Amino acid sequence: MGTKERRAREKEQLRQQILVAARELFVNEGYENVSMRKIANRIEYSPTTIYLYFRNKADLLDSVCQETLLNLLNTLEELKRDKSDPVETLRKSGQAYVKFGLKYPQDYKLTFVIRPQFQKDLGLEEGSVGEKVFNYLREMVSECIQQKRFRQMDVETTGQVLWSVVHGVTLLLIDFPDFPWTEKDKLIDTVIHTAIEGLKA
Amino acid sequence: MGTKERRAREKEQLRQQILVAARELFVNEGYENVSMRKIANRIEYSPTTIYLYFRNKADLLDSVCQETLLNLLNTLEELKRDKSDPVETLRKSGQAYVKFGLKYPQDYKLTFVIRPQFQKDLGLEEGSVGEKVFNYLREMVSECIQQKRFRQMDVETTGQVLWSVVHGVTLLLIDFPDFPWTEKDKLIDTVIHTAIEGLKA
DNA sequence: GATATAATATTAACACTGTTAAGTTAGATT
DNA sequence: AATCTAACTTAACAGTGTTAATATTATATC
Repeated sequence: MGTKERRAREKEQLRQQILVAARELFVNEGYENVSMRKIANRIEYSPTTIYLYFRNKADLLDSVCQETLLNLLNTLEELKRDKSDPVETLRKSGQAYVKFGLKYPQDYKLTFVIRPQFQKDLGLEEGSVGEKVFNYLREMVSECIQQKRFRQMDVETTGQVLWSVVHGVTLLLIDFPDFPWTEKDKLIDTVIHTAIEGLKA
Repeated sequence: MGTKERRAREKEQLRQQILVAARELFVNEGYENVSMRKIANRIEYSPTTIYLYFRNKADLLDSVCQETLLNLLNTLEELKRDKSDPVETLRKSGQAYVKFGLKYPQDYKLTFVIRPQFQKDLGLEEGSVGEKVFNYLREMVSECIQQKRFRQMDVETTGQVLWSVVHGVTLLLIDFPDFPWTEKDKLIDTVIHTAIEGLKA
């Protein structure tokens, strides 16, 4: 009598199929250049089927971005184990963040630029993955301040400063690939180093 | 025999009309939600007339952005007069940059996010307004380094760090208006202050 | 002043887009 | 075997950027 469960599983499978196809197309061709019909073709369903699984194109994008945020979170959580030097951990986290953005530039833009354009009202929803990512940052920063390695400043502001910095360099490197940048890694290092020095006690 | 000149002037006038209408619509409704037909309606011409003045929609956007960059440049140039304290001038320039972005958020996004998406290959074209803006930054930074107020580092990297920082905070504030930010001005001040402190000798 | 010649503007069309409402089909339940 | 329901599709709407062909207008020449 597990037919209902099987159906539910199948439904979930198709949902995943749609997500996979959507991500692949969004990433390779850009959100604007991907139509619902294109996604439908790839999974060999009619376009309207997608609407049984997602409210609309923006909702589909949102789901794709949730996955991206989860990936980012996992990447960062790896670094949290090492509790020896909080400042060093923060530096590594910053680097991991930017590297993640540059490794999946389209995913990054979808999540942090395109999505806010279509999905209004995204603060940090209770329990959302986005909140978890920022909580990670809060923890790291909090440790640095408590250990007096950073100057006494509220955790929120300090965290927001760091986010600004890594977000900025990530987006510039993605959006202006033809700009005469200093060697990429050097720039990233310097940006993060500068910010951390500026926050020190 | 000035008929040719008059014609040229009239042509330029219509071009400007199109630009004004396009900017207004782009800014108020977003690039994606503005159609060529909508722009055409506003200026009371047929849609295809626009194509006699601009290659396509992306080209039209590019022209709008050129104007935005010119405005930004003028805003910054104001601050260059005061040569007393280069670090202070740089700080003020950073603030002016972010304030500009927040005053015209849609223009800022059009110029620094949307445009690169549609217009590939934009490094810093010789003689372009974008180049002039970055040259401004170079000058300011160069002064700080020469006067040994900043630690010895190449001008390019230092400039790029600063751009990253102001770009980051500007975009985050625009894109995530519902995020629980610290008080805006405080955040902007802190971001810029942190970066400058981090660059000091 | 009529006519040829440019310059400028428009109409019609193509191949798309996101999305909705109505209709169909296949599988499980009775 | 009949019914019900979840899953999916077809057809349609109102819109998109852009092109080619056509029409209109204003200027220059005769």
